[in-house]
Amino acid sequence: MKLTPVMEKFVLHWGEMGWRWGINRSVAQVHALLMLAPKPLPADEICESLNVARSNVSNSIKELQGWGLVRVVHVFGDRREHFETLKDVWEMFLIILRERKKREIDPTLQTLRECAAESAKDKNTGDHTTQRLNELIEFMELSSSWAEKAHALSPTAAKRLCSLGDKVFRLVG
Amino acid sequence: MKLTPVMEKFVLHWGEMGWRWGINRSVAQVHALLMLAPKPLPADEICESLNVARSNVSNSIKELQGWGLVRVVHVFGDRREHFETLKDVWEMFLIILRERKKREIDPTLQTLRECAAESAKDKNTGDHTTQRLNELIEFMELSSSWAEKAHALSPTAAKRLCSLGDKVFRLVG
DNA sequence: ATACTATTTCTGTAATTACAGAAATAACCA
DNA sequence: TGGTTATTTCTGTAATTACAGAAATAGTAT
Repeated sequence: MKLTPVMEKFVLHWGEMGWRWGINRSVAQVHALLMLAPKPLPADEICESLNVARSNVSNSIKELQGWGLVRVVHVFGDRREHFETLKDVWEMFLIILRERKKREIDPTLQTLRECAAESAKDKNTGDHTTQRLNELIEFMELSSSWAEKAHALSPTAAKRLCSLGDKVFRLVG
Repeated sequence: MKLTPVMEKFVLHWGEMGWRWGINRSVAQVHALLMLAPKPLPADEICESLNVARSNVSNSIKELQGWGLVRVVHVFGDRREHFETLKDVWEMFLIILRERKKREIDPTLQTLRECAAESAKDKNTGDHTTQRLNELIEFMELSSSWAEKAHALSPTAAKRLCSLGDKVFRLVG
């Protein structure tokens, strides 16, 4: 499938943005392509569209599956696997939120707790350091609990909550 | 300054985490060190603590200043510049939020709008694609408006809002 | 089974990024 | 002014990452 200029533009931009958030460029590009595609695509069409090697697509897809963002679809009369991404942007957002919590926030919280515990004992580590670690723990715990609550929402509820912006901020403003 | 094992552990972990979010490892490590340090540090002490080259520290500091996370402090009887990071975790969080919005969300929104406009005209680009772009725009616009509102909060208000988790989620749950 | 196609894994290379050390510049002092 | 120290910028190299193509594996059909 030859990409239209619009699709190409989007794919490039999405690749760049993913990149800035620590996602491999090709991975993000494959994701972008699947978002725009009207139907599931087989790997070789992805290669062709993005001008990358077959192996690259294979690995990118695997990575996206690891995130839970892409799944396999089978098409009648075609032995090849076809791939699609989730249709709902909000659902994707919640999935990414959960994954990043699991991969980054949770381990950080654990490390911080270990550090704070050791730090409190260790005479060589100053009070200031211990205090700082505790502040970070408090922050991370709150983030974590938000992420958990958010993840319990349905995609539509998440959307509704975000649309309620003003009301939410009036709670403290 | 020789780091204690606890500090070392934290610095390494923070470097790793920053890395996963698209921040250079050294940059994140310098930031970590400054968070733990009880007082502003001159560049050469940072070199020594982290075992990196002077030039590396110089560039990392510049990067952190670009984010608005580090500032210069002058110390009596010392010609060298000393560096400190913000003390308030919440304030740092809000700053990072604002910066990432400016650097990533805003440009993405602009590109998406351009794509959607061209896509709507272009006969070669399918309706599905246009629709998908519009969904993304809607999502990004809501994210953007949340980020703006959040940024208008004081650090303490932000903290309060996060602590209010249950109340917030009850709005839709 | 064997031929054929799809898919993954492996391997080497290209490209990028990170970073140390050198050189250059700037700031300060006497 | 010249000497001294702090800081930045430049340059080459080391390390990492990205990725194409080859080889290997798995799956399907006849």
